[in-house]
Amino acid sequence: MPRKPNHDRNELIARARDLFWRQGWAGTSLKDLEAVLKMKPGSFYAAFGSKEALFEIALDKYAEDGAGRLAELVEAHGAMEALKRYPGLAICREEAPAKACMLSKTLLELQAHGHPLAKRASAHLMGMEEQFAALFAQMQNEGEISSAHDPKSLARRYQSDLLGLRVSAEREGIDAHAIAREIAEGLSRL
Amino acid sequence: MPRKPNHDRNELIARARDLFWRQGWAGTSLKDLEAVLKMKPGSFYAAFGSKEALFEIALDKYAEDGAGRLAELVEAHGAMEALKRYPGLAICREEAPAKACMLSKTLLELQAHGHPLAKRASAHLMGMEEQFAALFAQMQNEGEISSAHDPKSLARRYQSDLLGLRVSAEREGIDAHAIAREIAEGLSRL
DNA sequence: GGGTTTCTTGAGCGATCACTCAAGTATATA
DNA sequence: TATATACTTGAGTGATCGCTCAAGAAACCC
Repeated sequence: MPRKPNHDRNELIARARDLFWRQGWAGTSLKDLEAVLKMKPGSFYAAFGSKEALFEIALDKYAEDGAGRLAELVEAHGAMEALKRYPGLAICREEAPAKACMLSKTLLELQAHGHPLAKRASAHLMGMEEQFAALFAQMQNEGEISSAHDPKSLARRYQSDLLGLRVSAEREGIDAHAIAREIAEGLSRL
Repeated sequence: MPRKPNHDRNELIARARDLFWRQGWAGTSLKDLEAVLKMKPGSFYAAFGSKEALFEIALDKYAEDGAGRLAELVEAHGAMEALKRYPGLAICREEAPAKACMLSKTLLELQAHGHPLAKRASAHLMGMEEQFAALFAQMQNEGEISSAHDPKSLARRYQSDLLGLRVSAEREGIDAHAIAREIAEGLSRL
């Protein structure tokens, strides 16, 4: 009986994610979304409920895809090589709408207002960190790196370096790949 | 003949800076500013011209004060000790309205729209980096650290680490001081 | 104290914000 | 083909945005 939607929902979410990633929460108006998604207000609200609901979906997709890319990298090259490559890849993907991390952008923009989306971004950052920690722990178990430091501590520092790198990559006139290389080299000294 | 302003302009700018620093550009409305500055719209626009003009003044003050604090630190403890202490101090000042750097927050929020304030923030970040580079160069000249790396390269990495630290410090449940200590230790290995 | 000048006040401007809903359209089943 | 069921449309909602300006209040000079 029903009529099929004109658009592919996954594709819509990906486009919304890219717009939110680039322009942030307040920097993205419904007009912007309507233009990019080619939807009128009515369809938009029927499909997603609200701007906030769509941002949340987009944020979740961002985190999920990021975790997936790291997992693939580990699958292909092992933990150490994956962690070494990840920083450089994070700032060179050409299809990416921004260099900086969407989670940190969201956190910085919305944290002060106690916005739920900031908490969600924070939770996703913690999830990433746990993924990193698991890899460091695995490398220690296999004797690939020294066990002098707590894996959680290594992950915290790696995450911090990554966030700094991706902010730096957003700046003009900065050779961010040089920083990425240094982060990778730092891993070798563990 | 004239009547004196009711408020101390420097104090007003400091309060505006703190509000913008915490809440960002779009997150701060004129209502917020009016409340914090205790000014009605008319006075506000007579004194500052526009929200954007005041943000620019606030941003400049932020950068100037930051540079001043580093210079004082160098004066008191020398270049190396200053660079070691700076990260920890940047995230523990209790009067500060946020842990993250106002320059990076502004850059991340406004860069995508090509907003002039983003360019200005970017320029200030470059100014800081040059200040760092000068200190690294000085330490090399005095033989305090190896001359294996370009001072500009060291400054770029230090800046990146600092930005990452200050984003991390904004997160909940992260021991940012541990990261600050690691950054300081890293300087010892130069 | 009168006159001048500046600062302060606050109602209100047009524009834009996120969002709603009644009407119209297309696709399915019967 | 007729009907039911989504989906799409877009004008329009109240609220808030940054901002203006005419009028009033306060401080200075003579």
